[in-house]
Amino acid sequence: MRVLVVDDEVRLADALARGLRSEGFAVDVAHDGQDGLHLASENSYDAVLLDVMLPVLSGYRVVQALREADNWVPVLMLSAKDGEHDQADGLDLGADDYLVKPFSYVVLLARLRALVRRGAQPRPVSLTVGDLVLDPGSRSVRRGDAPIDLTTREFSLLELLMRRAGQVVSKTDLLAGVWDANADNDLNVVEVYVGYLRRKIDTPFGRRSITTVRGAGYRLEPGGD
Amino acid sequence: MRVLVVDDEVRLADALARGLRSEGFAVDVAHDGQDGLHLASENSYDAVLLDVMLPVLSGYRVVQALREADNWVPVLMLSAKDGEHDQADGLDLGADDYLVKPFSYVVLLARLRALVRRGAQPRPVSLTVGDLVLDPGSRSVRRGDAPIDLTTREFSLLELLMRRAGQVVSKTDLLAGVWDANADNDLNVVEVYVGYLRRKIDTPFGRRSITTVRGAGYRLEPGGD
DNA sequence: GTGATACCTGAGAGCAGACTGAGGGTGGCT
DNA sequence: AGCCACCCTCAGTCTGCTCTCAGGTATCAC
Repeated sequence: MRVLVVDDEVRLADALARGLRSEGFAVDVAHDGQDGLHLASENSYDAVLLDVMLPVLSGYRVVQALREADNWVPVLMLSAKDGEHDQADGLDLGADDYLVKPFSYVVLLARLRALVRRGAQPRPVSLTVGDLVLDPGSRSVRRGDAPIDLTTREFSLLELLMRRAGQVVSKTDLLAGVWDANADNDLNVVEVYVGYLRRKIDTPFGRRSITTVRGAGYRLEPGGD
Repeated sequence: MRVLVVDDEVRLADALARGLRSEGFAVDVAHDGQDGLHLASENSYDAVLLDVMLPVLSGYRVVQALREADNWVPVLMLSAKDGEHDQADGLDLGADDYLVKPFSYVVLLARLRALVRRGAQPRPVSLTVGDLVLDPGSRSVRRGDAPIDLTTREFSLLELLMRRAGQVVSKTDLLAGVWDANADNDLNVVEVYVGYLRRKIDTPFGRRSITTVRGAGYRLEPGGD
């Protein structure tokens, strides 16, 4: 049973590692998101304990990246925050379970064992925001019953916005997430594609689900309108 | 939980039986296809582990016979061969899952548990998508009442698309699934064969059931049009 | 109001992905 | 050997997606 622990609080991470090793797990440790993602991608773990607040790359992003790479290792998210939304966000992004700090070690162990037992579960997620439905498997999008035809770029863009529905996503983030890491792209291309999206998912339905937040980015309204 | 193990390698069969018994299963063992079929028919098991290469009656034939007798006990096929086609053949004939020897015992156990949990699933041996019907057994294809003549390659391609109907299948996946795992093939061959297929299953009927999803792959429309 | 900034959008060039027709190679059959 | 069906490669064509650019419009500060 191999487990990866990703947490920037070194003392906590070490304590966890020690504890888990004494339970018979083989434990690797990373202290930032980038290292964590790298290790998780390169190795085959039975579970990953992942802090949300991480340097370089947040826990959310790590899970997201893993899932996008079709890596369905069970992920147990750890977070200092306890807002309802954080939990929902974490699970939305593909985490399998969620634990709020401070947590009891016994509880952690129980949840971890449950995760490992359940194993990796490729899930056919379809994202739903209001009456918008996006299914990555069939690469299809619907508003209610009306199918919507999107190009690859438009699809990726909408997917990212839906994964972060209700949150403001900066143009830089969108560029990094939808376009390749090559930052040599003009931010204007994001504006252009948000325009295309609006014309396909909003205008025909008299909606306005993608809000511009001047100076900050765009937000997909959770209500769907 | 009753399980039947059918394998002519006595040592393997015994090892499996011992292991499964220690997990709490009640295990019966048969060493050839005829015995296996007989036991499976007479008793009500929760799952059958079935080797492909068997004396007297091959594993394929056993499954086939069981299904024809309307016996839908979950069957996990074990095989020493690992060609893509063997796998497809096994599943075609009505096996529920497939494992290539040598396999890890842990994996076997996990798959077996999953099968038992799912239970017996009556299903027709032929694939149907809209008015397209493909019968792997007789290697025949029909659109409605009109029989369609396909070459081997075209048949495998359509079969894979039908198994994933509604989902987008990438050209890489198609290449890996229909052509051999040898990746030295050009992806263009997939495009060519999709073209051939369209000319046989769509054009004559004025349909368009294979959709191109630019940059992603192809999708066989579940509606059949 | 005026200017500055941020965002939107129409037009069009460029290009990559997909389609298709032609043809060579291979293996089975007569 | 000759024929045929099938498999695959190649190159040319075409479609329509992507992105840039430039000018227009909304929003904000003063």
